[in-house]
Amino acid sequence: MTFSKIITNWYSNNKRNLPWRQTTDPYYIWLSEIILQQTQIAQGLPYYESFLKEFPTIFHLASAEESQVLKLWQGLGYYSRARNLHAAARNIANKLDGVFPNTYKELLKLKGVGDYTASAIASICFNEATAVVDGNVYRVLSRYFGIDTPINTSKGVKEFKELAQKLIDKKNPAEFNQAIMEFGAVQCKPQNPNCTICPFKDSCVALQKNRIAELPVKIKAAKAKKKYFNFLVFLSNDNKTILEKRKGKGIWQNLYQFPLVETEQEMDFETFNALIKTHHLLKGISFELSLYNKDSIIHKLSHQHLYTKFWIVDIDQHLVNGIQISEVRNYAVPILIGNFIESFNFQ
DNA sequence: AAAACGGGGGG
DNA sequence: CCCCCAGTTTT
Repeated sequence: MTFSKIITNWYSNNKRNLPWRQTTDPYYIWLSEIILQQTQIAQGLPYYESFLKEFPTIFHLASAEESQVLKLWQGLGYYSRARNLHAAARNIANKLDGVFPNTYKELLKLKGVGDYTASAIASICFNEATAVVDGNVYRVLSRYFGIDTPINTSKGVKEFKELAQKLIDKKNPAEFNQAIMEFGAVQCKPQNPNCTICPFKDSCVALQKNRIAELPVKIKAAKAKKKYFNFLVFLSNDNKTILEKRKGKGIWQNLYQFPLVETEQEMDFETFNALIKTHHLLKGISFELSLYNKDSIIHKLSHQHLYTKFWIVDIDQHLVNGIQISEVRNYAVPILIGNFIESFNFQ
């Protein structure tokens, strides 16, 4: 039996029943693929449901405000996915007459759609034989063929794409692509794959050579940098606080946060109390400072660790540009801020 | 080619 | 404190 035949057989007997497997409508498939990038199914599933409930068609999504899309995305991370999703929906609805692109080449032009997602949609929705290479596929192929090339190098990307393209069932690319990814997720898992019941146990190179745990090979990422974030949680005597929209290029673009003071090291009370006397929001204003969390909250992102303190700033006057405390939960915020809002007892 | 971009899980 | 997971865009 061919590789393709074995893996599609396995798939027909072992596939999980997931909502996006009931359809080939490109809107649903696209939405599921964007949500599931860098995201486990258990985490993405509720977001998929709530997006479809709020935006049953691409036109609903296109006519929404970006702020609403970001609010629904809150907690999923990699927020550029949400901004690109929204922009692509507007592009399709307004520039492409609402017709979803139906080839790999055209799909690639959509914001937020790269090689993997274009291949997935083209194969699943339009039967185009373009092989997907996601993390599961890297793992399955590197083990089965015993390939050492690091997967996070341009050489590795090219090599695995060509191999997958050679293996794909041209007659049924949708089944093959979903089968190899599901096989990687369920059977050929990163840790402790159950090789004793694997349909490839007699032909898998990594298993024969006892190299399952070594493959796939990845170049180690650089260590995360430490940053020190101090958020100013204003509380005014008219029950207002301040949320600011993040601009610019960095993390959490277009999400909201309490006014941020980034420092070179962790702040103690006396130092920080003196420091913010000159803050532009506090100049000439009398305030009473208190520290909400004595120990920094360490929020870990891929490339930085955020050592975070929330400072309560009580002011005995009105806050002209503030928002009502009761409105705080309506804004899209990073989960770091969201967790604070949930735990802090706003009066 | 390398860095940036979230957040969740486990040891 | 450490580790793992892993698509797309930007630099």
